[in-house]
Amino acid sequence: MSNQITNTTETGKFNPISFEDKWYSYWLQNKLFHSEPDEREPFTIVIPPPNVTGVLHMGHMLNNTIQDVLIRRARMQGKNACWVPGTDHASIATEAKVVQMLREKGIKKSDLSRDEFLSYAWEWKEKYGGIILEQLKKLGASCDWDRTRFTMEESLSDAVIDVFIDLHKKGLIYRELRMVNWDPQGKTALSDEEVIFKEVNSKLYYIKYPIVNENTGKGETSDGQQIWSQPYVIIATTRPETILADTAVCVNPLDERYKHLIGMKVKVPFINREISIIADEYVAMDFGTGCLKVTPAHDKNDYELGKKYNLEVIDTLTEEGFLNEKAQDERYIGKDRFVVRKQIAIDLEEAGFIDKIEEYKNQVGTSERTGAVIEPRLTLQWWVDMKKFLEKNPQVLDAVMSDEIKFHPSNMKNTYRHWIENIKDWCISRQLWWGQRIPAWYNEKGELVAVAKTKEEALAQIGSSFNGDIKQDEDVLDTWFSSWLWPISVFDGFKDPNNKDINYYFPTNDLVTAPEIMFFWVARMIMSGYEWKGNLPFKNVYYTGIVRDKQRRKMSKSLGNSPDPLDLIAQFGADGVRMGMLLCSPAGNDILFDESQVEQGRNFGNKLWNAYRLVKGWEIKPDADIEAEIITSNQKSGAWFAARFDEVVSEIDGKFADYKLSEALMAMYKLIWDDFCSWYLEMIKPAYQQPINQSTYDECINHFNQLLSLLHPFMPFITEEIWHGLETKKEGESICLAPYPVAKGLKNIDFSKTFDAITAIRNLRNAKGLSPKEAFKIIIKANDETAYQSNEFLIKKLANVSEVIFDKTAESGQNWISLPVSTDQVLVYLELNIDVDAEKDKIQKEIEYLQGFMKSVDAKLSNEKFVNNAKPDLVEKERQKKADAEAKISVLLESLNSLGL
RNA sequence: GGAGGCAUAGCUCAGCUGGUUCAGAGCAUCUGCCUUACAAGCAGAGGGUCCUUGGUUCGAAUCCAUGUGCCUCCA
Repeated sequence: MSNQITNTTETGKFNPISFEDKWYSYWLQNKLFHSEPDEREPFTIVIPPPNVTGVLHMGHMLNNTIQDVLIRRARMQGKNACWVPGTDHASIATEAKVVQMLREKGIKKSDLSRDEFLSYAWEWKEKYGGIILEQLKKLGASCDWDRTRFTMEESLSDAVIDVFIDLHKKGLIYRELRMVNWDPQGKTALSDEEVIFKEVNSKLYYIKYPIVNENTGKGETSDGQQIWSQPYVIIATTRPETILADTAVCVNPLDERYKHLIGMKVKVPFINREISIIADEYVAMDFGTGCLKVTPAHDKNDYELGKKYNLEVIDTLTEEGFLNEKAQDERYIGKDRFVVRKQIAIDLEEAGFIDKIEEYKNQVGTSERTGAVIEPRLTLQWWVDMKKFLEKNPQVLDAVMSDEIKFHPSNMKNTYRHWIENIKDWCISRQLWWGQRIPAWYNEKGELVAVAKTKEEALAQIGSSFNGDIKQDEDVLDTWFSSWLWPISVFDGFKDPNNKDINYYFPTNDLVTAPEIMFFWVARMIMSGYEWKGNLPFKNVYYTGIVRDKQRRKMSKSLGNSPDPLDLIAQFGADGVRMGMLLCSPAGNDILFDESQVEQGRNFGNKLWNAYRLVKGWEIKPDADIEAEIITSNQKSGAWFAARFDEVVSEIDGKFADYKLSEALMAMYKLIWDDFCSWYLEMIKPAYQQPINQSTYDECINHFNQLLSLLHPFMPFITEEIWHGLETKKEGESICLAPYPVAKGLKNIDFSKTFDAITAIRNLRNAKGLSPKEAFKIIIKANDETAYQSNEFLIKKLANVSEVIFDKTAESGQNWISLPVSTDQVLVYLELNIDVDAEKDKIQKEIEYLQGFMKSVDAKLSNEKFVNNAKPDLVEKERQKKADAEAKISVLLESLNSLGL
């Protein structure tokens, strides 16, 4: 690779776009991300498979950046890192898209056979599937692409079917007629987790139901108060179209207002069906009128009531959400439920059945995928018996609670436990075609006769005495029923349970995912891990936040507030985008995305780039040609940076151990920007047009390389580019495999006094508006001069000082201005008249502050209870504080004196 | 309605088991600087009643309680 700096514009700005694609191809060519089992320790991550037809959004960017950081770091640490990519067939979402595409072509799904439809779907998948994976490459994701899997490919589908059969055998799966969440647009059942509740403004209609026997329309309470005089009861509902399916009215048995009506009948408006008034404690007396209409076919709770009281179930809706003939009223049959809702309200009003209409806010369930309003519907579905499943696998909860599987942040454990402890059975059948078809077989009467992979196996199972025909279940399985097997199935752990891969890579290490799919996916993977591998599927779960815009709105297509990640990458470079996302994303916290963060990321790249330009621009001479004083100083500086670097490495290790990636990155940011660029490079930088000595240069390159290695997981592209630029590398070498820095436990080298003195002088220059070119003469007045003496050269260089005098007895005079540096003084000679009063003022203020501080410390120390109760070393520290403050005050007083007080 | 969480600088957050990490970081703002790697930069500065009110304690941003506001999940 070239050793030339080729990507710099005339102004010194770098252009990340120019090398990112180059390096990604290089990595692929050299198979750096490919993993095969070997003797090394494995480090495995399976990607949360994105929808096969999806496109990259900001959430993916965040999620995959984090995974890439973890996997790249592990790879550099010498582990056998394996990041398995893939996509999810996403039955509802994909089927909806294919149906839409066909509709645009003028083809109706209902006109196609199952096979015809599926061939269209596969065609669509081949064409658009995997776009998202290509996009991940732009981000720098170091997935092992040779291992790319798809949840509907043959081997994974087989696993799904086998698992279904296995669970059925174990008695953990059953088929039952139950109330489910029905998506009238997707025409399928949904699990509870796929229903999203949204608050909507709706209306509460108060409808009069005439009482059949009018004589009893009057009522009295036990103390003779008249409370009811109308010949009807009033019932409040938000869904007036469902009255056509009412089969009872229910009141609370304790409700004085209605006690006398229990057992009587009312008529449903328009259709005049006579229904009974029953009593059950379930009814809330304070909601609406306290009188509930019971519609067992269209409400979960009503269904339960219906079962309890043996009520008729009248389903008035078609699978598309239209009213059917059971609604009885010709005006409404064949119309959409929302159309009917409006119309029936008008009709009821005209007919005098409406008492009043109120504005009302309520929660309406909608389909996560199609957005359609969910209708509770009674259908035959397949279920996983979760209670039984968990009784069999108690580790599912225990492993998380005991941190065997660690959640980051840990407070997600509570949510997890709550869900597990209140778990409901999982509805796994979907009335769709795109997905794994349920391996259940029915005879001509529609009775379940076998659960088997193929028709032959099914027939064999039934036995030779059977001579009729059997048909396979029309439904497919919930997509999550394949996703929950993902960490096992990507390694063919079902097909071949003892293969090399599954034995090596499973259990995986980290899972990075969004908190909203904890139930859909994370919990269920834990279940499948214990059920089929008898082990946890991963050791750490990192929950990312939700990416929101600056106004805290969730980023979404419909709001149009989400930037296109690829545009961002094109504008700022992948490294900048990665850094921008990570800087503000502590685990579990939502990210308020703002383009300025990405800009900051890019600026950081620019900083690093310019450090590189600086170093590469130096002329190198042998040590013998350079003044010894410079070399000595450079050696000290190098040792200082080495120690500082070591300190940050161990700090970063700690942050990674806690999965605090944004803090690790911030530590790195400061190390590079402040310690390396602002201090170290300035310390060793030769004077204008002067050469640098060889040993210093070599050491600097070494430090630079170490920094690049440390940074590489976060910013893979620029680090690779510079790494190759610093020294010529062999073809095929890459920073991806460079050893990750390890903390050596070096002793900290304290330059703080030197730095403070330099900063104080720079400060003075700034305050007085003096040019940095003007060199000063200074006197250092310190009890312990060694800290300054050993760095005299540096002080001169970095603060532009012409002469340093060490004098313990010096006094500031007319032209000598005193700067306090910790407990010492730096006197700077200025060729200008000092505003003595202003200086005195400044010093006076400082003294006052310190005296106040002393007072508070004294108060503590003179408090017997403090001295007796506090830890001894703490008391000692307070004494030290006092001593320091005293010393500082005396220094300041001296300064005051010498100013002529 | 149930469960959990959060409230610290203009913004985003850190602050573990109370006391030198105790009022911090980054960004933003302001003031100087085109200083020979970098204006995508350099050198500085300002900025907070640690949400309210009580309590525990020698000592509270930190622990407890109350109120308020916000968020998430579940029904």
